[in-house]
Amino acid sequence: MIHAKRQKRSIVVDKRKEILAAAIEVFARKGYNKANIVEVAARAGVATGTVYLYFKNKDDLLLQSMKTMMDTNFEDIKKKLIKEKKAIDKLFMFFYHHIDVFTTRPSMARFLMVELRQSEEFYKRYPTYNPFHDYQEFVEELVKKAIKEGTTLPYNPSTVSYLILGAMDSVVTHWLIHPESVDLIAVTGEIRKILHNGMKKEQ
Amino acid sequence: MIHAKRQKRSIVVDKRKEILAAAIEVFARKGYNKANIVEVAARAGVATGTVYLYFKNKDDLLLQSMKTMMDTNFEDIKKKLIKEKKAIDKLFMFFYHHIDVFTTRPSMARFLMVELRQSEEFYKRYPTYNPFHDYQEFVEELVKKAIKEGTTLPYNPSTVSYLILGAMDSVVTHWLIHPESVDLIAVTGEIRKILHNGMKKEQ
Amino acid sequence: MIHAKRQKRSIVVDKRKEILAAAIEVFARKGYNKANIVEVAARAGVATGTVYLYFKNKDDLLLQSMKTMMDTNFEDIKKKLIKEKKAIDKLFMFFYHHIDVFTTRPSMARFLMVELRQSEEFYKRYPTYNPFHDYQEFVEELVKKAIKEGTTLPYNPSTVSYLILGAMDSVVTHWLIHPESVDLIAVTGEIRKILHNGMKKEQ
Amino acid sequence: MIHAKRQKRSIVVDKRKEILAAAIEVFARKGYNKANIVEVAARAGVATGTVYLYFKNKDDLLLQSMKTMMDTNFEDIKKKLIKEKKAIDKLFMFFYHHIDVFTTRPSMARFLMVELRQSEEFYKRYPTYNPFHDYQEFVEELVKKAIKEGTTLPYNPSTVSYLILGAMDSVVTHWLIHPESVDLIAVTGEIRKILHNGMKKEQ
DNA sequence: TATGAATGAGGCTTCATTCAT
DNA sequence: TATGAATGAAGCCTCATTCAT
Repeated sequence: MIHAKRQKRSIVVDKRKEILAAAIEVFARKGYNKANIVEVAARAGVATGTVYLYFKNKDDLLLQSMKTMMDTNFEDIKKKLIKEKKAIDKLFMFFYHHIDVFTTRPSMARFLMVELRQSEEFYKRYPTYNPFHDYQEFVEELVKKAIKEGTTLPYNPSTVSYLILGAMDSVVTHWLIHPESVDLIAVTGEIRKILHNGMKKEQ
Repeated sequence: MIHAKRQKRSIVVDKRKEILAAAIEVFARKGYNKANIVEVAARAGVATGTVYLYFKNKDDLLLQSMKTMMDTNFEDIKKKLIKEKKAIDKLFMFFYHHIDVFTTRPSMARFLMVELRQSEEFYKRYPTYNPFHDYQEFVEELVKKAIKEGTTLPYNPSTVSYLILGAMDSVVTHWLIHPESVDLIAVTGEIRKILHNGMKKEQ
Repeated sequence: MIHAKRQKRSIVVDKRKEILAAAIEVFARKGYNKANIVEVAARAGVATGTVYLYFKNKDDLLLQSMKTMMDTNFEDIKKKLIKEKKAIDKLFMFFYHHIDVFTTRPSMARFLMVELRQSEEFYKRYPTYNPFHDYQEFVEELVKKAIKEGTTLPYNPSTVSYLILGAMDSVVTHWLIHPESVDLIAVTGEIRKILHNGMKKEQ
Repeated sequence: MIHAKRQKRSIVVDKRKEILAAAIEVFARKGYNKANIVEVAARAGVATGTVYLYFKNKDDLLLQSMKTMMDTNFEDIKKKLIKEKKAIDKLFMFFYHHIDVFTTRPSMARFLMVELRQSEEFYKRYPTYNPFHDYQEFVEELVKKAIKEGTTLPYNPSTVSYLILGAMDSVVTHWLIHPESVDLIAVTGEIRKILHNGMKKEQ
């Protein structure tokens, strides 16, 4: 009996995760509107109705999928930055790893690039949650530190974050559309150089 | 006969334009998927079926909306650049005017920022038309010229265009979500400075 | 002026006929429901609205198309029977020519075979007009004569007409579906033989 | 579990059958093109969408309706022929029972007579399924046997089948349009006599 | 918790018909 | 008579969501 209970709980936990994983997969492949719950459920190996036991509705499922993806990616990337000591290096490695992570999982990247834009209504409905906010904030903090550390000119951190996030975005977007025409290594290297040149404080 | 034709055509153009304007408005507000033809028609002051006299289907309406907007904006912006002589100045004024044009027409901006992302399927369906392509090419040409003119380091023009277009995109996107938190003048000025510093060739 | 008037009248006459001809063509190719007035008008070289000057509505156009086709075919066939003297010969030549006429114009044949069946509602709406009625009556008359002439056993003329019209129908229908598998000459010859054997009065 | 499954399946079968019955009814009354799914669903006592759980689309519904009817009728008729021993008797009883079955269920008959004609497109779309094919083949087999048994002259079996199927068709069609003017018993009797005379081998 | 059949609103599109010119 | 742009009703189908089991 005890064993059964344990199993049950673990199954329950799994189910939510499996639905989420399936949703990410399906949303990424088909986009929000063409994705349909029946397929998500099938891919998760549960009944249609079960999805509604764990998620309020399709919007909720989308929201949580996005959050999960963003959080996972963000954590992945942040882990890789631990060994960097100077803020300026963290900043550029963040740039590099972000592009790496997104281009490694193109369908997920596409989903995030596309659907997050569209979610103005999500911003309205869930004003507290902006999945880009963490990114924005993280970059701004790094910029502030880099300024403090004296490696960077005292530009407005927000501004710099727009520039960096925009560049990341732009590179990934173009790569998604024309993967063959974008040499990721070269491009990231050069962008890094330009930004570095533009921001560095002569010491 | 000629007169009749002219009249007819001008009427046609008007209705087509009205539908297009309505479509832009509705698409921008609701997004492509949640926008519906009935509403577009109503807003244009025509019957549902009339839309299909001027546009093949919903996709075509979206495509033509995008094209119209992009072309109009692009022409507007290019006109303003004529007086600039040096490529590097054209480049930064392009940046400036783009942001100006887009933030002056927010609903249109939102539409373009959001829907164009989503249109990977359009790229596939209409591979000959990429509304960003003109932008991309224009910026690359300016970079090439700037390098030739000796004002800019010989970075890869594509790379630089990613950086610049990404920055433009990012600024507009953030402004759309939180207009109050983005000081457009300051931000564009600073970005310009960073990019300029990063790219300039010491002379 | 006189000349102009003449021209005009002749044009008018032509227009009705041209619309009818176009309708027959389009109905035959697409069937009643998938045929559309715009295409009929285009093919007739007139404006959409003009169709409604000559025909009350789509149903009317269909009805008149059918009537025209049936009448034309019927007259064609009857002309070819003039030289036959004995009723029994007329009967079998009618059979032969009918199949010949219909298989010579397959799309028209298909239209008549298919749409006439469907037109129960036409029978209701225009109870006086049954395009098959003339056929039926003609065959019955021939049977009566053949009986009188002593070449045929005194079967009920209606019955014989069912048999003959049914055979014609069946052969044409099968030929329409699988033209390659039906040897028209052989089939008509044999059917004629069977019917002849079955009906003939030993003399 | 087994019980549940059974129950479920039996419910499913019922609903499918109800929809099928409703479809036959509506198709027969209005014809394929003017029939609409909403009405079929209403008559079956289910929601519109439910139809699409059991049938892929309107075409599929039509196809399956036809197949069901043809198969049911065909089996019914064949059962009644078991007691006949000679092929020639089976042949004429087939004729008799066919007309009996069809005139007993007029709306179904009308549906089959009318819609099957129209289904050239179905033959193209579903080339493997020709609901008339079984009929045709069955009659041809009987003719072959009758020839072997020495009761019938060696006519081409296909030809004879055209004749017999055509006669059946013709009688039913006329009866559908003018039931009062067709004395089924007399007509079938006479047709049988003519065909018998025409085909019989003097022994 | 879990199921999945059933629901029915809503979307895109077509086209017979009208009417102002 | 002739035009053809405009109309808008109506049809097929999808799918998020519910609910009886």
